[in-house]
Amino acid sequence: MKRPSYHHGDLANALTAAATQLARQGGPDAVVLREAARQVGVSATAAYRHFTGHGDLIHAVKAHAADQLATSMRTELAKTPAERDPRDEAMRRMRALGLGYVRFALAEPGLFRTAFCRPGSLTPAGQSEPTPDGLEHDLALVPPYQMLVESIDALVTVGLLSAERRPWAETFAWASVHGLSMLLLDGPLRHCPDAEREQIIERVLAGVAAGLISG
Amino acid sequence: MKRPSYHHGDLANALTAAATQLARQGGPDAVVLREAARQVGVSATAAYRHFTGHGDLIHAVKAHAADQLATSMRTELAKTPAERDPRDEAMRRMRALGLGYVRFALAEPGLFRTAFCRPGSLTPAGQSEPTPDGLEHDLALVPPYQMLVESIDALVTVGLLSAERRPWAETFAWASVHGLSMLLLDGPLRHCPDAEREQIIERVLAGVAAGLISG
DNA sequence: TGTACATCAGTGAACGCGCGTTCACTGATGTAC
DNA sequence: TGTACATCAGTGAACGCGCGTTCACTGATGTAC
Repeated sequence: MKRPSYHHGDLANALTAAATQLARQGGPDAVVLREAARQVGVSATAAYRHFTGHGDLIHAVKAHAADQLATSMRTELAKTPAERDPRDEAMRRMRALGLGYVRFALAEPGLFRTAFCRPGSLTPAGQSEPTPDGLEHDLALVPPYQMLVESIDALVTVGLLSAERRPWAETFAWASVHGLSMLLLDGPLRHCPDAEREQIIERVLAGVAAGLISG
Repeated sequence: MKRPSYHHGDLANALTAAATQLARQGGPDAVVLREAARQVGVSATAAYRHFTGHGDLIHAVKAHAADQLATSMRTELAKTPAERDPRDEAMRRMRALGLGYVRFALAEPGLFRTAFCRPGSLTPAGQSEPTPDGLEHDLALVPPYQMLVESIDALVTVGLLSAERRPWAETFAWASVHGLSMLLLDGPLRHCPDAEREQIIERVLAGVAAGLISG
């Protein structure tokens, strides 16, 4: 349990890892700076050498969580073989991304909730976020989003989605799959039997697909 | 500021109203038993004559919030005249319900977040919920849900939705609109300009409609 | 190769905060006779 | 119409909790000469 040296060597990463583990087990509220330091075996104050404060730490966790979400989406993509027909392939990709998203939410609810927890809702004072420019630096969510955008672009390329209906199509897809995840995790569907849950996921993914390519 | 009598007369309702106001302004985390009592002008202990504890109070607030959500949906429904054609009318209703849902989320973010906050995530110990039977008593959400179900039934009646595609159609619609609300409120779309936001809402509602009736 | 010194990365005690809840209590109300 | 008494609906002090953050500090590291 004793560190070899007075200096840790990689404290920033160690704290982020510990905080991520806390988020995994207990969601955003469980990301507690003091506890992360405790688990790493370091005084709470030491964290302030590497993070400006609690908000900074949780931001690192969010980035980690978003990364893992993207990984889950890529994994689902790799689970099924590419289709011959470009249209089938484009649909297969859409479906896989959505499935990877929901699967991640179900497999890692704590991380999922943390990735999407309201910025500033956890600040100690409970006051408004002191974000300097008011801009979102949840840009960690860019990788998953980028995958979705490319996937929708492909729908246009293969002729399944008209240019006219292209605008905000990603947002529609994202909203549906995100909402599904929330309802399954914290909403009225949270104690749904597994079999029903699978049916629901199928139905929503089918609805998104139909909503995208029809009109 | 002084009560006319030692007894309050309607403390339960007064506390619920104060707590709801707290939720309106600050979301679920702002629902603080002591603060509600303070605002009513009563000791914190008095609340325990009418609620078993903090969880009970927040449950009352959730019920209130769900009621107002249903009201918002009904209001939107009443905003446009009924259509002659039964199919148009069924679609009009679907759209109005979705719009009422999103509008409520945007107009009352604190109440909306409270209505859907995870049960047990606010318990003092931060531990698992001691819900006796494990069942959801968020059945307060039944009114909005019931309206949606009837609206989808109408789609079947007028022949816009096949019986085959009927199962879980409500869930698809709900998930999409709920996810949209979350993304607009706390997600990456939260600082979206008004004009874009309106376009997004239109696009999602159109996507849901298309996803429901096509296939 | 040795040494003075700046800098870096930790420590530990302390502060203030406000919460939910419990306790023993007391003032007000209503009811039986 | 009065009165004894049970019950109800409040009070106020206290407890324990654990957090984020600050402070003055000290041990370790590395660099210039």
